[in-house]
Amino acid sequence: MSEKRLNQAIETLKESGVRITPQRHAVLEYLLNSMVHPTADEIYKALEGKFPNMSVATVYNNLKVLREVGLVRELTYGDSSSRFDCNTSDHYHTICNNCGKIVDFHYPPLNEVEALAEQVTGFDVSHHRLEVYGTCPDCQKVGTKKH
Amino acid sequence: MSEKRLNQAIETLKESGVRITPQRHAVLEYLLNSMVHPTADEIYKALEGKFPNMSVATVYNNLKVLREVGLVRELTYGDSSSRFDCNTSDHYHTICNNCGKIVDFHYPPLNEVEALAEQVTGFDVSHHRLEVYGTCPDCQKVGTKKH
DNA sequence: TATTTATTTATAATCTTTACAATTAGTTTA
DNA sequence: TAAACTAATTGTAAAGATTATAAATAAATA
Repeated sequence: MSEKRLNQAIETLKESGVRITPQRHAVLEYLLNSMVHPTADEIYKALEGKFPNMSVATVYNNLKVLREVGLVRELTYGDSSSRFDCNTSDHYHTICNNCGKIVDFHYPPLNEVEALAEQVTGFDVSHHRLEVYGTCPDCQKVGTKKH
Repeated sequence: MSEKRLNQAIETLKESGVRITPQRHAVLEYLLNSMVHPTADEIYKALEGKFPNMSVATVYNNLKVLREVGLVRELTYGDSSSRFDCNTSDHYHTICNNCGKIVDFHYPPLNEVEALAEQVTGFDVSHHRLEVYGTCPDCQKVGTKKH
């Protein structure tokens, strides 16, 4: 039941003067319901059935718009393509070294780190990001290496 | 005087059975003396004068080898290309939203975060990474936007 | 020195993302 | 509602980073 979040997000878009097209709505909805931080291509493939004529460019365009409005964050990890995250609440990510799976976990925001960085470097700090890497339970069981 | 670190690194390579070619030596040396976490292309351009016939592929090959041996870390940020870091001591990065500059800063390792992530997610945690984003002093002064 | 193996080089190929121009669709105004 | 305006979509090309491949070269070993 993420109906409420979807409606809130649409409200945000309207307030920003952004049109709600079917494709845009679909990308937003998919991201809100997705727990796995999909790549642009994954979103494209997922919506292909519903929008057979949709271009990959549309997915990128919409992700850019959603990012600019603040509804979506772009995450870059070691792998080749960016991942997109709709969950704007404070959380960090755990990433599997083996299969690339991403799992959220909550932890009090590291404000002291930001404060110290600001002091030491003279930066005007806006935000930070933290990722914990390791082997996920599934890959621990199987014990297989990726390549 | 990072002579010592260079020699240690070369020792590590020898122990791993990796040949020390002039190009490889140069890439390693450049990374050790660089404070700015260069991209592969920056390394390539920097060594062009010394090795006019060197291929970009060689830079990538060597970075891969150095990474596999544990001498180099690959860092992926929002911008398009990876950056490479030879400093294996514990430190975090501050990154300028505007110009992309990277500045190191030291902070006690966040072991508690790793421990909690391990508990909550069941991952077998290997390491973590943290970056603080903001506007660097130079860009604060100038007040110019990148695009 | 001859042989084996790793590395380099040059180039092509791949993959992700952006740019662009034409078309289409949504919104506003008359 | 129709006309006019603007934003978004589409299809395709282009850019940029990285990897793959095969031939040539250099290093190590016997």
